[in-house]
Amino acid sequence: MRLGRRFYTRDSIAVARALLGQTLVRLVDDQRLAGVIVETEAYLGAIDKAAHTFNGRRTARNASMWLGGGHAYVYFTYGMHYCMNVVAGKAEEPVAVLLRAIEPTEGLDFMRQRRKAAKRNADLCSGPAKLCQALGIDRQNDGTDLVASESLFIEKRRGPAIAPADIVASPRVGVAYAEEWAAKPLRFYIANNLHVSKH
DNA sequence: CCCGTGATTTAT
DNA sequence: TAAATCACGGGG
Repeated sequence: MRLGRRFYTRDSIAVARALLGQTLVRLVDDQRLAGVIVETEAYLGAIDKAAHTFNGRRTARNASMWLGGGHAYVYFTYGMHYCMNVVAGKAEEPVAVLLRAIEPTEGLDFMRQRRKAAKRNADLCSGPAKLCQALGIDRQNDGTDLVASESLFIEKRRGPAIAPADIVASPRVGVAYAEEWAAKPLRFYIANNLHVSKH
């Protein structure tokens, strides 16, 4: 059962927390690759100095941030890496959640082929660019509607939600430039999970 | 610790 | 047009 539009059309902190425990699914090259989302970061839009849309900045790169909840925002950085965000909120409200890590559950052999540097299972998807490499996510997936796509979507967790007591909040990674926004606890991860980045 | 790598953004 | 930046990852 896939997550519907209503799941995504909330503020990015609520979506970032609720995404923990859900399953990211990618169909590529006739393979089904999947993993449980274990680490996210919320980006709060025009007010957030760490966000690509700070001050309402709207460019060709970040255009999909305005498509509304449930779309993908995939960007290229450092000359070699892709990162995937899940857009939250309503259309014309540029807020999103960065997917920082998943615990791989399906298609590990195929992920390993794409992730040549990974030695252990915990190295496969334990970072925002690692999970994109493992799942074959790139700029072609930018703007994808996760509610409708056949090749990239998120399935609802079966069983109980992650308990609030098992969700750790900490400062976001790699945003030291963002002044007072750098220290805000907008990174969320599942406590004691081995597939979280920098554990 | 340092470096690759190049699109994107920002300043001139 | 040019320069600086970068929501990262891998290797020492």
